[in-house]
Order: sequence, then C-alpha cells, then structure tokens
Amino acid sequence: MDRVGWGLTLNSDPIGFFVNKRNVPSSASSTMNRRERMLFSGVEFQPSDENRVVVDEVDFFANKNKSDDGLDSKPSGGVNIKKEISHGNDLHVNTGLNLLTANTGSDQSTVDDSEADDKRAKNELAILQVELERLNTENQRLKGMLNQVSNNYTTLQMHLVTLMQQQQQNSRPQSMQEPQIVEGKTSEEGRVEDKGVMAPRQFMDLGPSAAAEADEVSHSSSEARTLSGSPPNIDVSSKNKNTSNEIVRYDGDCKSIDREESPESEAQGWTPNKAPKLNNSPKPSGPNDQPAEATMRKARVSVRARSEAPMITDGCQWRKYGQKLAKGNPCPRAYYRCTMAVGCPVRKQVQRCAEDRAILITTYEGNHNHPLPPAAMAMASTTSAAASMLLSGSMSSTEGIMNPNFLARTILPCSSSMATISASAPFPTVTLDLTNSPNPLAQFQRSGPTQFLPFPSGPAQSFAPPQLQHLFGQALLNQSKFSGLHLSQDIDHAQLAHQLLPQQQLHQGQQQTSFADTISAATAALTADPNFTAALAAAITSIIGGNGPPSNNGNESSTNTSNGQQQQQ
DNA sequence: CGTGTTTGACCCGCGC
DNA sequence: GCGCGGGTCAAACACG
Repeated sequence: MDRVGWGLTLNSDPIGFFVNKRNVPSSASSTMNRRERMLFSGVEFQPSDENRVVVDEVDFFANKNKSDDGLDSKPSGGVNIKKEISHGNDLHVNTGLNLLTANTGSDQSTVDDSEADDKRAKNELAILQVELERLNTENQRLKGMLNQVSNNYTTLQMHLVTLMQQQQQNSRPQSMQEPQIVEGKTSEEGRVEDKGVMAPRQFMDLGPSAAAEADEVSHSSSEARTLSGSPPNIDVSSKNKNTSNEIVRYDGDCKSIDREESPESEAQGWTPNKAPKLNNSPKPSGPNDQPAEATMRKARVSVRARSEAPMITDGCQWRKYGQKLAKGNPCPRAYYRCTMAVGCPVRKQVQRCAEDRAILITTYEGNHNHPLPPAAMAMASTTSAAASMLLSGSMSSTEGIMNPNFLARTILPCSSSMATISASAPFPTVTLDLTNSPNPLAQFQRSGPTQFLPFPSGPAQSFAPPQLQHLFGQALLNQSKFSGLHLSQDIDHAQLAHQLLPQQQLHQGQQQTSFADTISAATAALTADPNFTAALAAAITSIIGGNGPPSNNGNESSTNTSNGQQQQQ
C-alpha cells in the first residue's frame, strides 16, 4: 500500500498527515508528480476520473516529516501547504478531512507556467467558493442556534417577569405599598383587583410601582413619590360627575382621568383611547380588568429620528387605522395599532416634523399585553424606561417638569439633549430625540425601513434598570455614544436606586454581577475594536457565552415579520 | 378571500 | 352653545 504524506504550515507550525491509499489503478503512471499542488479546503472533493485514491488511514504528524524536496510551498487560503511525498497522479482524497488536491503537472518540466497559474487560480476560486459555502452553512447553523437561544431566553424572561409580579404582589407588605395614585374609587366599591398572572408587558411597562399599585387603594396624597409637588387638590365629587367609574390620577402636573373600559372594548380587545366620558354602568370586573391600563396609555413616549422610511421599524406589527391632518403640520399624522396580539392596546402615531420633514416623530402609547420579539425589545425598553421615569414617581415634579433636562440626564447621561418632557401636551409625554447624533449610525437614515436596533437582551434586558437598557440600546445604535455605557456603570448608585422601581431594585441587586459582566464584556469589545461589526460580534459572543442570548440583530427584513408568539413556540 | 390601507364621518373635550 | 382639533370608526378600496 502506497503511503502518501502531506505537510502544511499553519501559523508557522508544520503539521501534516500521511494517508495510506489503495485502489490505485494499475494504469496509473508511476512517475511521481513533483509539482503536485494540494489544496486545502473545507469541502469534500469529488473524484473526477478513475485515478482515485481512497484513503483508509490517516496519520497526523506535527513538526516532523517536513518536505525534503524543497519544492514550492504555496499559500492557499492562508495556509501554506507542502507536498511531502507523492505517489501516482491525480490524487483525489475523499475523507472527512476535507482534503482537496489537484494534479497540475509532472516532473518532466513541460508544464506551462501560465497554464499552471491558470489552474491554480481556478483552484483558488473553487476554494473560495466552497469556503464561502461552508461559511454560509456555518452562518445558518449559528443563526439557528441564536434564534433558539433567543427564543428560550424570551420564554424564560416572560415566565420570570410573570413570577416576579406574582411574588411581589403577594408578598409586599402593606406598608410598602406606596400610595402613588389617588383614585376616586376604592376596591371596596367593587373593584376586583387583578392579582393574577399578568401578561408580560414589555412596552411602556410601568412596573409595579405604577402598574400594580394602580390597583391599590390609597387615600394618602402626600407621599414623597407623588409626582405632584403640591398636594393633589382633588375634588372628585365636584370635578367628576361620576365618581364610581372614574379614576382621577395626578401624575405630576399632568392629570388623566381613567375610565373603565366598556364591555365592548374589552371584547374588542383594546381600549379605545377616547376621552373620558360619563359611564354609570356597573364596572366590569374580572381578570382582564386592569385599571392601570388606561392610565399607562396616557403616558406617551415620542421618538424623534431621522428617517426617509415611512416609519421606523421597531419590531412590532402595526396596522394603520387612521390618518389625520394635524393643525400646524402639513404632513398627515398616521395612527397605528399594534396587531401582534389580539387585544394589544398599544398604538403609535407617526408624523413628520413640520420644520424638518426628514425627522420622523413616532409617538408610542400603551402597553403590550403579549411577548415581544427581541427586535421589538429595544424600542419597548427604551420607551418603557422613559415612561417609567415619567410616571413612576421617580422624580419630583420640580425635577421632571420644571427641569426637563433632569430626565435627559437620567435616561441618557451622555447626552443632555436626548430626552425632554412636554408638560403642555394633553398627556405626559417624553420625547427622545435621536436626531442630533454626530454619528450617522445613530441616524435612521437608511434606504430601507428604518430600524431601531435592539440591544443585546439577556440579563441586561431583564434586570438592568430601564435607564441602562436604554443606554445599551443607544450604545448599539450609536457607537460613538457607547461611552454612555461607561457612564451607566458610573451612575451614582444612590441616585439610581432612588430612580429604580422597587422591583427593579431587587432585580438589580440580584443580577447586577452578571449584568455588569455582560456590559463590561460588551463595552470592552466595542471600545477596543473600532470595527463595529467585529465588536458587535464580540459583544454578541460574550452574551451568548455566559450571560444570555442576544437579541435580534436587526437584520429582519421588515417590521411585520416578527412575531413574538411564534418565537415563543 | 383575507388582510391592510384609505378616507370621510363621527365622537368628544376644550376654549371662547 | 358653538366651533375647533384630536382621535377613532368603519365602509370602501387595494392588493396579493
């Protein structure tokens, strides 16, 4: 049995192997080809003629059996390959070792160099093609893994959120139930409080301090976390003709009057955002009765972004249900409703800025009552953070309303002009201005649908304070602003703790380590490598490796292709 | 035929 | 009370 050996140099370390071949046709020339070229590739090599070698044994070696004939050592695909010994011609090796060879000549010195070069070029081209194919296959495999991990994470996150909400609602001492919202009605009047499992709401989820406590009865209006700087002067009986079905909430200087949803709207699945109307009908009660829902819908988060696209891609499915010409703006305002789940009350308005039509203003309102795909979590978390800051009582009215920059500094310390609060709007509105970024990456100027890039989720998504989540999202949006991550880690913890919702404080304490690790890894990767793609890959890798799955990288073709429920399957 | 969009009508709060 | 403006509804329409 002939023995053929090959050696190659990889990273200056000669390695190689021997193969024992058999089934060599008798007609094979005994002349040894001295200029055989072996090509190293990642694919099987298909025999092309009868001169076939079947490898049944392979001996690897390293740092030995170097080529003794001093023949050419041609780099191929970054790997230097040396022919060790050669018997016969047209050696085709079909093994699991992905070995590809090509016989290009003999030792008779009749080989035309140009022909050899041509063959070499063809071989290299073939190598590149098969390598590309291999990489594509690998990419697909990794994508599959990524999706699976992401789906698993999303499922676990939803489950965890639900459990946390249940646990907190069941175990919170009565003394800790901070009265934040003054209601014109008490549970003793017939409200059936929903203490059951709440559907995960990731969008503008105001957290327990707003959502859960909205269900709770309070007659104290002097709590420190009440947004209003002055004691709410509420005269429910005189101001509202109906005291049994209206909830008067004073959040800061903004007042919203919440009304129980009509059975029709419940049946329809979403809350009509109609202005309060008198309703003396008995209040519907049941597991779907979420009094805080309407209140949270009053809070709005407006995102200003430069985009040529009709609307930014935030990962959710939207259905347009109306369009209106607003006063003072020649551009029509479009009204969209989330259709990712039946009954999702989230809506958004999309309108171009009158002053600069390149700026797209997207105003979100409401809470998703369904799981969100990773692609949608960036915007959801960002708006959630802003809405939480606005309504959770984490800042006083003096700070939040009289000094809008407070919110800006809080949500995004690295940019004092990112967020503003509109106190004149009919509803409390936070505006996140993404139009002033010096980095084009942060601008939503893309030919296709504008994408709101999600940030890696994982613990950062589930447990990090929303402010940090927003920071992370912004960081991926804007590499130049990734310094915000550093700032985020340097945020004064006392202030941050004050800003955090109780639940978030709890989670932060439990998960701060892993989150910090994730952030540190991502930060290091992104800051060390100017190549954003490579850095992003490193960040994702770091997340996959230990701290959680990454979110969707935003390559989805369309907003309407994501479906969180599908990803839950 | 199902789904999404368009668009005029309608409702409601608010200011005068 | 009336008009204005924001928001929503729903029939008609478009599209795949």
